[in-house]
Amino acid sequence: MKEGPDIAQIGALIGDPARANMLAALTGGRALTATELAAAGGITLQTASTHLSKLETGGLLAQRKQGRHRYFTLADEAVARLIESMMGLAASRGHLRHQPGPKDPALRKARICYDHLAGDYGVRMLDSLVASGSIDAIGDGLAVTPKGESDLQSIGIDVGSLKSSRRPLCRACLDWSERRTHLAGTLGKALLSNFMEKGWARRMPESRSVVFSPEGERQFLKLFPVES
Amino acid sequence: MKEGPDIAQIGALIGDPARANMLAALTGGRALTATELAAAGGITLQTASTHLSKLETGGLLAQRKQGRHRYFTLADEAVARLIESMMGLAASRGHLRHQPGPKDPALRKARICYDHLAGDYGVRMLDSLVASGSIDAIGDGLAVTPKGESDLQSIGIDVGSLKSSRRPLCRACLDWSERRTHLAGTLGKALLSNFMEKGWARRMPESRSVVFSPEGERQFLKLFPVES
DNA sequence: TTCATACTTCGATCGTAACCGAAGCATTCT
DNA sequence: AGAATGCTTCGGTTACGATCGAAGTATGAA
Repeated sequence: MKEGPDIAQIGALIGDPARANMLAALTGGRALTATELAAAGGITLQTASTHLSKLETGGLLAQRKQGRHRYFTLADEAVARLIESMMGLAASRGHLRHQPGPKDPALRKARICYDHLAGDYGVRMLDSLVASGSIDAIGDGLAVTPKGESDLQSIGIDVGSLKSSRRPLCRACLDWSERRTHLAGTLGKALLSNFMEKGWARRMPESRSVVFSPEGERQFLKLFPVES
Repeated sequence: MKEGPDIAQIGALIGDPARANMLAALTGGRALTATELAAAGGITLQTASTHLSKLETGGLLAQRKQGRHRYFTLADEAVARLIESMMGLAASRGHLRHQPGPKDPALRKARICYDHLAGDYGVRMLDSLVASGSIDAIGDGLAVTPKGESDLQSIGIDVGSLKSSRRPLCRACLDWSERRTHLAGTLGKALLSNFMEKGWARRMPESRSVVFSPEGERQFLKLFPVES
């Protein structure tokens, strides 16, 4: 009767509110310490410790000891994608953790999703890359064109070197606020890093949101125009 | 602090073993009654009833009353995809419900995934369609080529009429037993229906497995060859 | 060495939810 | 009408796990 993999274990791990909040915090892509995660989950350090060890033995988290700190991250991109897709489903079923507050708009505009740009700006960027012929899209599949390769080179991204990674170059990631896809994978990561190196954008501490400088925003919008 | 959709609710719904088993059973695509689902979950009818109402108010299930029966299905394809992707993650982390038993081989060979063919045969079919140039694949994105459209027409599938559906024509679905993708979407559904109409294959009752007749198997393997 | 910080383990409490027996509706069959 | 089937609701039990205080370990700083 019982056959196949055990969904319930993973579901139960994500099903606890404290753990879910910790996982959501880690979707920000940054490695966080047990103490920070305890705060994110709204629980004491002891409780967080037991939760974290459960998540780790369950294969959802990876940890890295550094001095007397212990840094946790999501185990890999597959976990991040699962979390984001659950967020998408939850949003579409109206399961919200709280009513849209004042901090929400910034988050909807631009935020980190694991290691790449999400939100309105993330979706806009992918749309623009596809419209300009830099990326080929078939459904949810994405691939860089020769034109895209040279365009990206000119803004300081070497696509060739990114290809050597075992992780896929392009990946479509569903955006829960926009309900459309944005660009993930090593290219998505490289683009965001590029913006931050140029000083166009920076991360807000303690949050997933990404803010653009006035000049950075101007450049970004010029680089990724949308017809309409 | 708390922002975005509530993953924990969905996680908790899937996190109970009885509910997880019922959801996995519904991944078979067939509408099942409360009594059947109780058996699938290994619980009594009363308990199943409360579980089912929770799943329904949580937006994971849809129900349809018919006479004195109440038929349940997964709410939509998004839920089915979530379940399958959790199975993939669970399998990759080694969370198995039981050791591979004697009934497993048939299931690994060919089974139903929501409404299309999965397992070894499902993966083989997509590989072959891509190799023959009937389907273009970029990463996880799939699209039918003009050649594919005429090839499919010749075996009795009208791609044009399938396109009118709101649901995507082609969709890559991760296969948890093969760890590769197979073909979902309306085309995946149409192909499986086609095989069953021709008498090549039929579903086993009370199971997700699909068995081919000797003749059907011969035809299938001839239609979808693999180079090796 | 001593103190402080970061985290884990132990032990006990407490709440929730899964569970089933029994009774209650609703629908269909005879 | 009465009987049977399919499912839901109620009530009470039980068990599991989330929680935190307190004590224990490890790393680094003074």
